[in-house]
Amino acid sequence: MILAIAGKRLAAHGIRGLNIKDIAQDAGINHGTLLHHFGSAEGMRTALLTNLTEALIADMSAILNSDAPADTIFVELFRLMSQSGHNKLLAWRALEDAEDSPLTEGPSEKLIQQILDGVTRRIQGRDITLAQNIIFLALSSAVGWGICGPALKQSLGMSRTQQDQFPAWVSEQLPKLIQWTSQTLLDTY
Amino acid sequence: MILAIAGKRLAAHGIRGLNIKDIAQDAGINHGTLLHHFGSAEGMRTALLTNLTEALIADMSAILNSDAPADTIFVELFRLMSQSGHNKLLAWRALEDAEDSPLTEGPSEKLIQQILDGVTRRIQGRDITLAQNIIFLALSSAVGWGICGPALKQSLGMSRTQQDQFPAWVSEQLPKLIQWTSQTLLDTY
DNA sequence: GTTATTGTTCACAAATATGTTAATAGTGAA
DNA sequence: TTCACTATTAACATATTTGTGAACAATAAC
Repeated sequence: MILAIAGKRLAAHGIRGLNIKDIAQDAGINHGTLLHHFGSAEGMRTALLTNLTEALIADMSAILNSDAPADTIFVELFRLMSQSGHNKLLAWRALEDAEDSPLTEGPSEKLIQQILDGVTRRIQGRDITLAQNIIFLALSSAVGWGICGPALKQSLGMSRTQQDQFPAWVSEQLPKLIQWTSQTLLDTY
Repeated sequence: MILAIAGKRLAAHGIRGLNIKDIAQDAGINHGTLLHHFGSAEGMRTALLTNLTEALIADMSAILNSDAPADTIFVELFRLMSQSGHNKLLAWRALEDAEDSPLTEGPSEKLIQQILDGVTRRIQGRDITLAQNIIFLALSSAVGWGICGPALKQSLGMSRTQQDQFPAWVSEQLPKLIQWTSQTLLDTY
């Protein structure tokens, strides 16, 4: 409950919104209570960080485990990353985390492996490296889209609707990319 | 000089590193001097924001105006975005800026238009929308790569060298994408 | 009902960040 | 030189954030 409010404050006011006084006020409780729960202001922030990260992983899981057609999955991923909660989380992690730590250890690893297998199976020759590159392209693009998509749209002079259609365009192109490359792979061998 | 030190503090310690006391200490001056120059702590931060943004635009201009072969340009863009100063800036902007403002008004607009023209010319049918999508894909991916590339690499189980080669792979694929799509466009019309 | 545990508030304290002022030193122009 | 202006410092003042401890209430276990 408190973390949900903190998350909204992060999305609305950035890191400066993450002080215990304001969060407690939004939650209608005394800031001492908040300290009692999380030990310290910093403890509250790390709790929020893991909480938001788990939420992101959960949302990604829901998309990837759904039985939606493959080409809508990319669209969903882009939509997911453009949600204020998630892209602010990624920006926050990028700013604060000095280390190159993976999002989480544990359940998400299995999830990623699962996607990797799925994509690899679709590639002639089952080129894992190619699959990794494709996924990397999709995810990094989705992240970049979420973080500075609107600004880029402005700079490129793209209309609102064109920006909205970009995810769909990407999800059309990526499978073609796989096929295209796999054909050249067949030529090579 | 002061802003350069502030920029290093942003890259090293995140937003919490951007307080006038620590910055002044790093610069070897009194924090009153810093206030005298920038008017306020907030004034210093906005000065840093525009300064870093201009640096980013300048670096992009240098790459795009160089006479390097077209396929190395994407690689350079990715390398640029992975530099600590630039990706932290983008994360900062994403966190603090509520508005969907373009990076800058002014010189960069002409720059982007220039790229757009260049790419459009290479497309059969001169499909501007397609060019915009391609550029959007390249830039958003570069941004995402800069912001959480290492974390994604970990999660995908990619080797260090494979991650390093990803930009080169992208710059191979994107032109193919143009050609591929332009052929279907010819079929359509 | 008593007890222990937990959650909560309040008043205050400590720490940190920001801003102010007066004094001083340099710098260039008249 | 003298004057005006700018840069700089140090000490102080204010504001904001975080943390502490005692007191009190609620709750569940015994």
